[in-house]
Amino acid sequence: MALSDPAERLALALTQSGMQRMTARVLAALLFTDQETMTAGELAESLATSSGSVSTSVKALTGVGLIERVPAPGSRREHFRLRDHAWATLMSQQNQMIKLMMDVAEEGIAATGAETPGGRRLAEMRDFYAYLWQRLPELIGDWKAGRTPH
Amino acid sequence: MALSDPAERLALALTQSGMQRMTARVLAALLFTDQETMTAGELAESLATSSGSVSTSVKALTGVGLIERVPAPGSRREHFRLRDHAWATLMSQQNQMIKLMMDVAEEGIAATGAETPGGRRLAEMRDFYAYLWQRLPELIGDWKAGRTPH
DNA sequence: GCGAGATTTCAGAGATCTCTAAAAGTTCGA
DNA sequence: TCGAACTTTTAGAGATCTCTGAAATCTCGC
Repeated sequence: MALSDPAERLALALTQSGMQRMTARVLAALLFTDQETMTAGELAESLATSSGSVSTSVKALTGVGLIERVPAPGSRREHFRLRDHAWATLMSQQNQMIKLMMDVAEEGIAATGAETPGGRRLAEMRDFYAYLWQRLPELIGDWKAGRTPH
Repeated sequence: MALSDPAERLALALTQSGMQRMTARVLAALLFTDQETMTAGELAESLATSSGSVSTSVKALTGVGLIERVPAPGSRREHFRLRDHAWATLMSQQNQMIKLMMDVAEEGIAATGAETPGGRRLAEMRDFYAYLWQRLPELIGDWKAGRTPH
């Protein structure tokens, strides 16, 4: 089965924002498939890639909580599927960047002093990311709450 | 002058989320410098790189609105500085990704049908990103409003 | 209009990253 | 405990990306 075009476009976008190419393709395959779960073998076949690449990719995706292994009674093979809230998880991951921006700005101010051109630029940066760092978790929390009430 | 450590860490983080390495270093240099502006020559020297790399990088950064050329009376050289709201601009840029995620999900639903496992996963994805797509501009707008009232 | 200084372009060297293939390891039924 | 099926690991080939250096182009004072 050829991978649908939207899936490859998604994989490309994820790649461009830092995810490894094959990891992005595996994630896209698990999103777009019409099955509930896919085995490592099915992923390798549908992506026309080696089992080694699939293994590395599912390890990475499992590690960051985007997919999960599903126990498959009566089968020796590993089954995988997207986890609930995978997109919120991905977003939270990307938001670690925001924390880092905040911290880096703070360090910069400590190093250069607040009363310099550099210090003022860094303070504006820190304030912006501190603002986001405060507001984004609320935003994602609201969405999760709306999805799975009580 | 050796670049301060926080600057290189910032550049590294930006690189990992998709920005070209040298472009990220130039941006970091313009953020951390204690001068109001820097010339292309100063950037090349402080980053220990070629003028060609600097030229390519400032072109990219100018193109996406993160830095600007500053008219410098009495000098033949180009001066550059971070633009106001550079961080909000960067965030908006990254949010184009959210729009793309939304669109890709919608296309996927159209291709696979809503009443399939794939369709349901895609619908959840689309809803999540549609929610962010609606809320994030408000968030950034609020911050800009708070910074430059009226 | 000319020339010095500055910037831009771009081909190719070099560095980096990714994927494959094969070997090693693991798991489970018999 | 053995063997078959499946998965993981990893070295190195191959592809990709980035940077440099040098030539071309541009700009501005004179």
